[in-house]
Amino acid sequence: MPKPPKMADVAKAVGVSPMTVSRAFRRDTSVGEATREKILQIAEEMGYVFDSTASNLRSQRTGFVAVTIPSLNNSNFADTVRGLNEILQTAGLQLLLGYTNYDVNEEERLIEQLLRRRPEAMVVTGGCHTDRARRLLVSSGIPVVETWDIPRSPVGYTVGFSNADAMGRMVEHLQSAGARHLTFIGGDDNGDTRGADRRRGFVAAARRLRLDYQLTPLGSPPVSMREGVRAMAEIFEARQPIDAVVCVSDLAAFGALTECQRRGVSVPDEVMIAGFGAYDIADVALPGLTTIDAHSLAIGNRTGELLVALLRGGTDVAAAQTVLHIEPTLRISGSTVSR
Amino acid sequence: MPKPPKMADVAKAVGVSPMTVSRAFRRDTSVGEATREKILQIAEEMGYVFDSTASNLRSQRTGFVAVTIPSLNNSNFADTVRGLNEILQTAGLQLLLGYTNYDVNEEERLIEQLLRRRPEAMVVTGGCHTDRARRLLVSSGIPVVETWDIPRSPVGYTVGFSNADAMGRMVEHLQSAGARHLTFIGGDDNGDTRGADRRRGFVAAARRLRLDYQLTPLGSPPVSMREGVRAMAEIFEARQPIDAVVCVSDLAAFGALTECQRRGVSVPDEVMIAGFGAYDIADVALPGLTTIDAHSLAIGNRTGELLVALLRGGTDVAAAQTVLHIEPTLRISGSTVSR
DNA sequence: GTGAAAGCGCTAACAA
DNA sequence: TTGTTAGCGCTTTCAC
Repeated sequence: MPKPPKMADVAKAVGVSPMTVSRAFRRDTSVGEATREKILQIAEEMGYVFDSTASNLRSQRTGFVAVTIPSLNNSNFADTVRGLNEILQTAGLQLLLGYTNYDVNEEERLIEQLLRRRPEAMVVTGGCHTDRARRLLVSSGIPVVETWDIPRSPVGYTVGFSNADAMGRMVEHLQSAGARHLTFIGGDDNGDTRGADRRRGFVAAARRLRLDYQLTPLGSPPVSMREGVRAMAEIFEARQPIDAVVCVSDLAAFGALTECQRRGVSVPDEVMIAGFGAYDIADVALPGLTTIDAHSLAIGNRTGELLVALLRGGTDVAAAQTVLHIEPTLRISGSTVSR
Repeated sequence: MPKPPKMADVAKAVGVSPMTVSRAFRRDTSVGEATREKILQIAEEMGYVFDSTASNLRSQRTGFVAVTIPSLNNSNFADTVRGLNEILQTAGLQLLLGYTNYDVNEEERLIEQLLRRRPEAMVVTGGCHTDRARRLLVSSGIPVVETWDIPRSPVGYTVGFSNADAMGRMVEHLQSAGARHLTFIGGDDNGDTRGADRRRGFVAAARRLRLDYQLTPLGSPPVSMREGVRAMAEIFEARQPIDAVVCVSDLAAFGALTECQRRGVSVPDEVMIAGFGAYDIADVALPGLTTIDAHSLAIGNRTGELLVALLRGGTDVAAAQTVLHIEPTLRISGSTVSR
């Protein structure tokens, strides 16, 4: 295998300086149109592939945007990543993805690893990080966006919503639909701060509205359909009076729904079921699941637009909003209201 | 904002040469234990962050593994990516992800972009690429793995299975369960070659077994739950004799199932429903969906192990199998067999 | 519109 | 175990 050609080889073959080849490979710079075409054509014939690693070092710009998310096997975050990538790809930016697996220590490790790659911006999920992770983010000097949360003390920019408030609105809906004895199905405290926030919001609202409530903890996140089945089964075994279950996600809610159907318990007449996330299943299940649409895709889109403005836009960077609130939408369906 | 420290700054502060600092930041090389600790500690205090971009250029190793997948909003590919990342992360390799959106031209564009980043290996989904994409892959000189398929003329390594054969086995099962009039629900030809392969397998098996069959095309992939609903509704409107529907994925199958339930059609007694992919929903739905488990996670794991062996393992690289067949498993459940 | 010189921050290769 | 020298392949900067 012969060594792959470099820019200098192309330059020699065309009969120009390497600098002209370099310019030809970028849209904006000034090269004669005929020269550019000739260069690109000969480069293609030679099998030349532009080397970003050298470009990155010299120009001190990598075109990377690093993102840490808990997991991709949860379509909510996957939607956000998709929405983010839609915008970034157009701007020629490349995602650098890391999975924290709902663990802040893993997140810290990942943030350090990712910063070594010299991303031009960093997007993290949630507003809860280790002290060292915060320090790394702040001293990196690049724009940082926290998503899916409204942290009390943000590191940089924020694109998200209050998980607690959203769940509060769900509890209000259930009360007005007639529920008096509620239970919350969600993962344990460890790791999933979004889930914990939703539980806090549930508890706060239940207290405020003087509703009877309890909590049905599951294992570690991500909470799956099967765990919704298991939790609902436990609830039935406990034989407490229950007329509404609030689930940390639509997946658990669907599991709970099928367990009700398996036992011949009518939803919503005997038990109401509420989810979170506006997954496809919420629409397609029978009955449909009442849920909260957090606008996952829009969170990604807005984050992407913010970053492109920050990185590529020159002037009014300071004018960018620091906190971008994406208001979730309550979507009422057959799992809480008879049709 | 002062300029961030570089390796030379750390070296000066510690009183050693930059080379020693460089060595201290890698596990394998020889540095005095005391020296290493002192270097790492002072580096941390100074807020030094290792610069991979420089390292990559000089060492000609990036630690990147590039991956192109059609979409992440399909848990099958997401599982494969997760399985791949599990292995790569352990080996210190970083995923570089690109979304083709089921479009070979987009794939070509993406492959070119990704190769510029000088990945050490490339993983692509499927065995169908543009000529130029193939050329780029071959002449890149790095290991290439095609997954989720068994291409007739592979570019490099293969980790996958025959989508057509798997669907054939499903049709055999339906026949033995008593089905005589089958229809296939799947996306159109464009883009999703896995889906097209499954349809081919369906048609071939139906012919071989002399079953009556038809095709119910949907729009572009990815095929969602809602499209399964729509397709099933169309099938009922057409009033053809049908006793089994075979869906390109479990998501469409679940949509079809709910449409049957909406119309009071008994599954499996009046209509059998089969899916593909062993999504969570196949287990949790009522009745459970008969499906094919393609072992998405294992495809990712095996691919990761192959690459780690190829990249980090020194000796018996040539000994690696070129084609790794991951045999799919037929999982029979209540949607095709009465309980 | 094009070219020459210098150097981005690390590490390969060799020496001690 | 540690240090020295040179250079990875581009692009910045300045000159014309």
